[in-house]
Amino acid sequence: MIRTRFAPSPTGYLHIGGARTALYCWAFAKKQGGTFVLRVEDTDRERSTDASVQAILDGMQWLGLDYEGPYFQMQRLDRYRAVADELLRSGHAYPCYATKEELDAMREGQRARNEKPRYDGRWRPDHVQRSGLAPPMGAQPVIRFRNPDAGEVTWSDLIKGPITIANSELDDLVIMRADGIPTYNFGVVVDDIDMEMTHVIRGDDHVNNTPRQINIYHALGKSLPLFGHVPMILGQDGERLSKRHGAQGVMEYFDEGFLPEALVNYLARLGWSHGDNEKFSTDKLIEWFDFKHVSRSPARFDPDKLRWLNQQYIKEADNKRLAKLAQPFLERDGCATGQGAPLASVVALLKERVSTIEELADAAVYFYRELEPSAELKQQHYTADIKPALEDLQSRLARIEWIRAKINEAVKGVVAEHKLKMPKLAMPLRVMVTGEAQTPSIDATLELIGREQVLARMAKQLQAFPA
RNA sequence: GUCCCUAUCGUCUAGAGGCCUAGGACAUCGCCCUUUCACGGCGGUAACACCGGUUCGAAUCCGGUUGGGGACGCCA
Repeated sequence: MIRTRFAPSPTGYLHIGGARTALYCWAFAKKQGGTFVLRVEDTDRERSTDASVQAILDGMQWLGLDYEGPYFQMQRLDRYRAVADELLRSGHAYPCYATKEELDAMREGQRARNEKPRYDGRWRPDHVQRSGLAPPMGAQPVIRFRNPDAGEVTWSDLIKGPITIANSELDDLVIMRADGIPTYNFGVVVDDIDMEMTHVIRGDDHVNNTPRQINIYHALGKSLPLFGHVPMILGQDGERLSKRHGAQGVMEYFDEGFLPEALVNYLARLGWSHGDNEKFSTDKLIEWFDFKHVSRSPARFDPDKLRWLNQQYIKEADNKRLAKLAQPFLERDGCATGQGAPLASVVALLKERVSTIEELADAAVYFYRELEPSAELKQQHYTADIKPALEDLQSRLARIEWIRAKINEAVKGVVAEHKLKMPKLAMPLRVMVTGEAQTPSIDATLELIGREQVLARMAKQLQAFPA
């Protein structure tokens, strides 16, 4: 039975990178008919917050990633203590009394000598015996894992292939703090063993932790899960993703009007591929997902492509659903969507022209509220020669049956009567009624805005025409 | 600095020795459609980092160089 997990630390929102890793784990488990587990690694008491836990849960839910759990490491402290004791008894771990200041000084010296900073093993039992070093009175020690000195650790990474790291590169890592809370590398191993993980899929930044963890598995006499390290996501400039690259938290994409299926599709496709397929459903992702096609090098996040995908999904999304999503944006813009044109109809008219729900809402404003055209637009389209035609149209619109076909008929009638070209009449009309130069076709737009509003806006704007 | 990983169009990628005069998508440019703007359709520009091997043959295998990313915490 396949079991995978996503193990974020609740020190912020659910990240784009983390979300993609979670998505891959989830898709793989689903494909194999296995289980996907969510485990919150909250052992950093300084930085972990309940708000972050909630943000992660919200993000997972929005993306549609269901899971077993969540489990919390802080609720498993007894278990880590027990395993640490086991390691102590078997001689695979030992207490260390080195102070933070002492260790900082040690590393500083090593860096100054161009050496790799690492714990020098000063409290290793054999060293203590030789040097006669005695534990300071009353000090609570941390527990360090006694890493093997010689040999090397090799594993076949699900994504990167064989990776080998020499034990001589590794030092004795702290596994338990003085207060009895485990550190990352230890908590992970204990949990992955207890939770019977078969595949440990995580970010590239953990490659260097893997040999340390493998050594702990060995010391515990446990068999290894399979490891897979997915590359990082970089900003457009190739730098590590940070605030200046814009939205990073998954829910920020919700706030900006992205559809979860678009984000999922984009994230799935960023760093993984299935031939030439660009747009595919989550079901297809599950059906197709494999580690073989996960790329081995970091990928840059491309907002343009995400927007394009979002547009594709918006175009085919249900109008009622889109209306519901757009409504909060419209209300924020001071539009009462309860009156006037049904929002779903407005959405139907606009959805092919926008990339986000936010843009959809922005484009819908003039259906609910009068917008004053800019001075530039008036200057460009409000000309004296066209005024008679507009007045003619005004009176025709007052008489006809208010449906798109008849409105179209009226507009075309005026164009013919006054020997005009269509844009010559349509553009000023568009600007007068919507305040904008770019809208869907004018007859459909007028129909939805409604006769009363159209005539009122025309009458008002006609006064702004030159004489 | 040391160690690990990595390298195809601007970006995401297809490609697992001959199917490649390197394919798709985003972006970009042009044309068409058009009642504006979009959508859509058609077409164009654009890449195997470099140097050596292996092979009849290399984008694909090996080595090196260079570039990029990551790690080096009582953070995860």
